This record gives sequence, C-alpha cells and structure tokens, in this order.
Amino acid sequence: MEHDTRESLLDAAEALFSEHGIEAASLRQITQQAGANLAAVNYHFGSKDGLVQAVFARRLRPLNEERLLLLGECNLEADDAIEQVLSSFLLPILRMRRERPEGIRDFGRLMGRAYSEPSEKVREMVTEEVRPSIDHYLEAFRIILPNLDEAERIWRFHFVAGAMAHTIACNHMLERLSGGLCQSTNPEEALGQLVTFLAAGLRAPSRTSSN
Amino acid sequence: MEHDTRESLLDAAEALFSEHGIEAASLRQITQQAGANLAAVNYHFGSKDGLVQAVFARRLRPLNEERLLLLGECNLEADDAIEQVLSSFLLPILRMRRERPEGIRDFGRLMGRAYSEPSEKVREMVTEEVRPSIDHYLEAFRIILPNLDEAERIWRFHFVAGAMAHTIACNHMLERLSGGLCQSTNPEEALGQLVTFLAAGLRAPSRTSSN
DNA sequence: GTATGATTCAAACATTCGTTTGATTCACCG
DNA sequence: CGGTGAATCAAACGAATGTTTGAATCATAC
Repeated sequence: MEHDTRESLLDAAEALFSEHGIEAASLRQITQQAGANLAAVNYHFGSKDGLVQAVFARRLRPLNEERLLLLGECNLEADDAIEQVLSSFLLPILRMRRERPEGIRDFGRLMGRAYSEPSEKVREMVTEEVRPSIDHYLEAFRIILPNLDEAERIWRFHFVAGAMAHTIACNHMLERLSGGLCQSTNPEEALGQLVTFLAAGLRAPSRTSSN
Repeated sequence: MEHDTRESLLDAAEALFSEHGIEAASLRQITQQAGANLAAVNYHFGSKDGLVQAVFARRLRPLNEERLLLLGECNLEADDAIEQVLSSFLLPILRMRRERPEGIRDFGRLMGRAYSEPSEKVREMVTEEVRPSIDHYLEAFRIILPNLDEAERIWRFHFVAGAMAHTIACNHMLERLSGGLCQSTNPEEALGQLVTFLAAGLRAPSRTSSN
C-alpha cells in the first residue's frame, strides 16, 4: 500500500493546517499524526510547499468540477436564476464540511482562510486553481445581472465570495456570537441563509445604470 | 523620547504583520525595520504576544469608539436607517486604509485577516476587543430589522462582517479579478458598493416570519 | 558632578524549523 | 533464490526562531 502514507499525510496536513495554520503546522506534527516518518513528506511531495499544493489540489479540483456541473444545470433565464447560480457556487463547499471521509470537514476552514493567506505563494497557488471556475461564474453573472455594469458585477461577486469564506472560516465566531443559536455547520441552514441574503444583494438596483 | 521606540516597534510590527502574517514576521525583521535592538520588544511589551496585543489595541480602541459615535448619530427610524447603520460600521475601517500617519493603511489588511487567524490566542484577543461594539450593533439591528427573528439577524450581521473583512483583506484579489477596474482602496467607492449590496441583503424578507 | 533608574546594546541561550543523508527494510519480478 | 527499485527509518544538518542576560549608555534629579 504505497498510497496509504501519501493519503495519511494529506489527511493529517489538512487537519493540522486547518487547526493551526499552514505555517504553524510543522512537518513533525504532521508526520507524527500520520504515523509516518519525518522524511516522508520530502520523499512524497518534495517539500512542504509541495505538500501544501497537494492538499489544496486534492479537494479543489473535484470541488470546482462539481460547481461547474451544477452551474451547467442552472436555467439562467428562470426567475430564480440568481438563486440557482448561488446555490451551485455555495453548496459544494458547504457540503464538504459535513460529509464523507471525516477529513473533508477540515478543508472548509482551510479554504475559507486561503483567500487571505499571508503567504503570497499559497494565495497564488489557490487563486490559479480557482480562476477558471471564477471566470465561468462571472460569465453567468453577465447573463443573470444584465442591468449592472461590469465593475458592479465584480464587486458583488467579491462580496458573495467574502460572505461565503467568512461563513466557512469563522463558524466559531458565529456560534459564539449567537450563543449556539446559529449552526453554520448545517449546510442546508447555512445555504438558505446565504442564498436569501446574497440574492437580495445581487438584485439591488445598479448605482450607475438607469435600468 | 522613550515613546519613539515603542511607536516605531508598533508601526513596524503592524506593517510586517500585515505583509507576512503575524507568525511569519520575526522579531528580528520588526526590530530592524524599527531601527531598534532585538531585545527592545521583550523590554517594552514583555513578549511577542504582548506586541501583537498592543498592535491591535492601538487601532481597535479608537476604531470602535468612532463606530459607536457614528452609530449614536444614526436616526434608527429613518427610511435609510439601514444604510446609516451600515455606513457607521464600515466607514471607519475603510477610511483607515487611506489616511493619516501612513502606517494605519496596513492595519486594514491585518484586521481583515484577524477574524480567521489560525492562532486562537489572537482570535480571542481580537474578539474580546470588538465584542462590546458588536453588541451595540446587534441591538441596533433589532430596531431596524424588527421583522427578522434573532437567528436571522445574527446570520446577516455575520454576512455583513464577512463582506467587509473580505473587501479589506483581499483587495489584491479584487483588483486582479477586475484587471484594475475595481479599486477597493478608494473608501468612498468601496463604501458605496458595500452599502448598496448589504442593505439590499438585510432588507430581504424573513425566511420564517410571516411579515 | 555624581548617583539613580530607565533604556539600549551585543551576545548567547535553548528550541524548533525544513531539509538531507545513508543505511535499512519492504514488495515484487525475473 | 537473488536482485532491483521503491519506501521507510534514525540521525544529523544548518538556519532561524523567541527569549534571556549582563554590561554599556542615556537622561534626569539631587
């Protein structure tokens, strides 16, 4: 089973990156939690940077594929096209936090933090991994928000991404703020609240155009 | 001028925390940029943690004072009460990024990242510094958004904070996304876009209540 | 001018980091 | 069985981290 150590390293790295941050998680912690030798990371991934990249790529590729799949199923001319597009964007990553082989849960937090990572190397890595998906969504926005000018569309897409990232990365704050009243780990609840809020924001009249 | 070194250390730490992250900015970088001796940080602040706390406290105290001052000036029964409250919340930190003694510019990015800091110590430090301000805003929300139930109000306040934090922390991404079309460093422009979007989101009908 | 306390300084402290090395173990095929 | 390459291992590498130390320097007041 050569794959076992590789996967164990990715799982441990994902969990520890999520909990302590990328820089603060040491290779010694990671390899110990994975039950592997210290040198295993450099053997399998070349370096810590290689490990970081692999951690993101493992989840981001299928994540963006699922997004684009759902986006393709949206009816962009329906009355609720905005809600459909938002759901296709938000649902895949929200679901990630609850489902399947346990480890995926951590990736949400890690991903929510990735946009504002201090390390430029990490930010560029993530940005380039997400960019093609972003371009498709901006294109969809041009169809479902024709009354906005291009700058407004980009601003509002930025806000959508911000609310999503904050919801995912800062669930601890939401729960403390609400005294447990709001549970951001429940994907259906989080999705509903997000879509309602963001769809209304996207529908706000243009600040410049007459229409 | 005993204050000179203290302030220089705070300025350098603020800039380097903002650029490289709190953990990645070393005391040697900080003291060198401040023109001080390596031991100066431990002398003036006791430890690196003490320095971090001082960096946040220096800006957060006046920031929250200004927020509450502006909030007190809002007419919560006016038609545009929502816009007024949002402006009072967003404007102070957006202005910080452009104005005054140079260093403040960096604090926005640092603050935008603070909510999702990996270090729990830092997060709690910032949370406790901001909490009283948050409580006042939640109270204002109860007045201007009476049709929502409490959970919805907290969710939406969370989204407001998220869009703001993302706008401040990830301006680089907005500019790259738009090819320079959107300039988040312009506080008036950013405020206008944010308020338009967020006010519409806050006005979305309740998902549960009948009204 | 000299004494006192605050401040600065160069140097070293013990840890920890990511990475490398070279030997050892393992699985698999001829 | 013997051999070949992948995989794992303990050990050490050099560099960087936050912190501490004790002497040197400064400003201030008597």
